[in-house]
Amino acid sequence: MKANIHPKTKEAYQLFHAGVLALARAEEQGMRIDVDYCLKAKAHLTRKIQRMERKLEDTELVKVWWERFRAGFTLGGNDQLAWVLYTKMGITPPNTTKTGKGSVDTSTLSQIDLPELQILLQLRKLKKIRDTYLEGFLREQVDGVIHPFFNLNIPATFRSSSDHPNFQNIPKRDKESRQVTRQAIFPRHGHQLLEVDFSGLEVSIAACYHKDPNMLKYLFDPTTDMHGDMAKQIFKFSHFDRQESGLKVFRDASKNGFVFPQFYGDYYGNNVKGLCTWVELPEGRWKAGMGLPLPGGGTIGDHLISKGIKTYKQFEAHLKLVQEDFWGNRFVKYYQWKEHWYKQYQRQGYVDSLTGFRCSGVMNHNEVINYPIQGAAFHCLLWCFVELDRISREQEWRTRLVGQIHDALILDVYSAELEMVSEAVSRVTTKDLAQAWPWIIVPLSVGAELCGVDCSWAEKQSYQM
DNA sequence: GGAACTCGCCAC
DNA sequence: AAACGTGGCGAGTTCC
Repeated sequence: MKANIHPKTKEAYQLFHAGVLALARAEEQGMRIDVDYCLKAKAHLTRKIQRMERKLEDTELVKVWWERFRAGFTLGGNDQLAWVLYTKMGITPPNTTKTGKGSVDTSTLSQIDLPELQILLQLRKLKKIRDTYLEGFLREQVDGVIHPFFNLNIPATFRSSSDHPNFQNIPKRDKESRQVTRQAIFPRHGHQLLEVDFSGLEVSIAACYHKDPNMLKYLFDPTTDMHGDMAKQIFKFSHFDRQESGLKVFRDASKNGFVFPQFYGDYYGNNVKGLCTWVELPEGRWKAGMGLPLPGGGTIGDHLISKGIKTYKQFEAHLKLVQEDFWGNRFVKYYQWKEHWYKQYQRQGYVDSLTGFRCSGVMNHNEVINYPIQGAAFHCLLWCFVELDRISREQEWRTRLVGQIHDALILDVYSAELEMVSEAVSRVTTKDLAQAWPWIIVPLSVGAELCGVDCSWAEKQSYQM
């Protein structure tokens, strides 16, 4: 709302003009939904939800709740829940919302030692699957096909958004949520779904702006591993082997709990919480045996204690040093670029993205840094979308582009065309794009996942293009 | 009876 | 000095 972004160059305008048309063709195509499955899964979830609600009836929490609210009692009422927990039962809220009330979100409730809250969280999850996703598909389907919209006129960053239904937030991380929702989505008969996503796209596009030499080394040299190096430093490992499967969770923790938040403008004080949740270490003083197990025996808690980090507070102090090293030594030029970029905004009142969009208006520091990166990264995907749409029509493919998730393309592939389509997608994303836009100075690579013929989106397997 | 709001939670 | 960027959408609530 604050920022004002518009295409500054003719190329930027043309990209969006062509983009809207290509996305409209994908919207018209749509994706097949198994309506019968949705109805059955919905009924099954409803029975499961009712059973769990009955189980909750006998608990202390809900008895107190019912006593107080009677007529207006509702299990989904977060204000009611907060009153019962924090006013009536006298529990100190572990977190507050931004308006100052006691939080009742997942991470907060998980910290409270009350078994019925686990049932409540499970209920929330099942209702989310049923009411947001399955209901959404059923509501929006026409003759068994949904037509998700992809908007270019909404995000302040000149990314895209999706609605009716939103195709860009279907569950992926939680196993049950992923399985139940994605099982509803199918290709056309005799076809298979193919998803192709850029690896680390925003990190690569950021590097095209700041050109930090250490970051460029990570991006050019496949024997290096930024997230492995950061995991090593954050958790004080003497070495880090990416092939060791037991260490993957620590690499993920460092990537999602420190590196990415830092890139978005977060600071160490917030990172401690995320990292500790990830590796299951509590606030306060740590004891032997706490935290996730390590492949060589013992736990991450034991390991950190042996390195002199015995409390949450000491870990926070360590992360402060990691952050100082991150911006002060590891990625100095990136840091200098951020400062320069913000000063430039203060001087001119705008910044221009590498793709020709001008961001002006009132923006804070993080927005000034993030918008041009986030936007340009998506524009890479959009350029490929437009180009593949053009090729598919020119060559009269039976395969269709059906959607897009910021850095990923989703295609409904006619099986006999699979090899040809893979080659075209590979060429456009890893060669043609960089040729069209010389400012792309780092190699861009893609990964792919493929579902079997006539199989749902839940069955995707990694696929070598 | 609908608009606008908060909160929670899904994705990148 | 301060401190996580972009969305959609459901439930529940409050206001008009």
